[in-house]
Amino acid sequence: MPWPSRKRDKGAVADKKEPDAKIAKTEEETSDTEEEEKSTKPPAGSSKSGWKNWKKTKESDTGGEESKITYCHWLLKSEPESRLEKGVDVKFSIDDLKAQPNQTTFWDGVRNYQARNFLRAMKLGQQAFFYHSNCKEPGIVAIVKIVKEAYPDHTQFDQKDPHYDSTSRKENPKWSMVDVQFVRMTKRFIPLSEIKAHHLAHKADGGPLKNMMLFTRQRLSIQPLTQEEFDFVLSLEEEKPH
DNA sequence: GCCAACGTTGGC
DNA sequence: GCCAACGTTGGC
Repeated sequence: MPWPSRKRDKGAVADKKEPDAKIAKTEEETSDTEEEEKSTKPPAGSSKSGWKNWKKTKESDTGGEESKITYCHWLLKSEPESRLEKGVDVKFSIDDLKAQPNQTTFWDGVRNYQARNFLRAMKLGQQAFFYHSNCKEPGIVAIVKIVKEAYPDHTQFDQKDPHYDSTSRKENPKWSMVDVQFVRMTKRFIPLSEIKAHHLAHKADGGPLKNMMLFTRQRLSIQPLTQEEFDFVLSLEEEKPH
């Protein structure tokens, strides 16, 4: 099964009122039980204890310790250039997001368990980087925020959708999505190459990007960032391009 | 367009 | 439950 990490240009969220107030109302999502084990499995090559620590931290909300990493920001990959998947164009650029009603979209089509679990961990109001992937100039272009927490991704039941999942039941949907809203463009485009250079330097000197998932989980389309990672990347927008 | 990385599938 | 084959992601 594919895990098309990306968004497609179908994501306008029907909504009539003020940007935040209405959408922000979060539906309680029935937590499924079956997939949970599978999905919380650490990815190959990662330290199990590290993963468990992460989980624990998320739940207990105790902070601060070195081994306990809390993620409160995110990075969302989306493809800004046209590409057909089962005959459907999966392009969804930041301009496409800005063109949606309320500049808001649902983030459908995620079909990878780890990415899905990150989606489900997202909290209202949290900020995320909007990242352009699989394109000429990969990198961060904007900041978005979560305006609706995880709820079932309806495209899993749509046979015509490229991300249709015949194994998912309506009574117990496998896949989730969130709603995200445009906040602002970053002050400048922050290219992958530049973030990567910092990541490499930080691996040597222990800087904030040493464990950034963009490089340690390179194919993951929904990624968490620590506060430190988020702040550092954001500080790059003030600098001259390299 | 190439291909490395890596998640998933299925044979055994 | 191992692991080879396969399919997808996504940088370059």
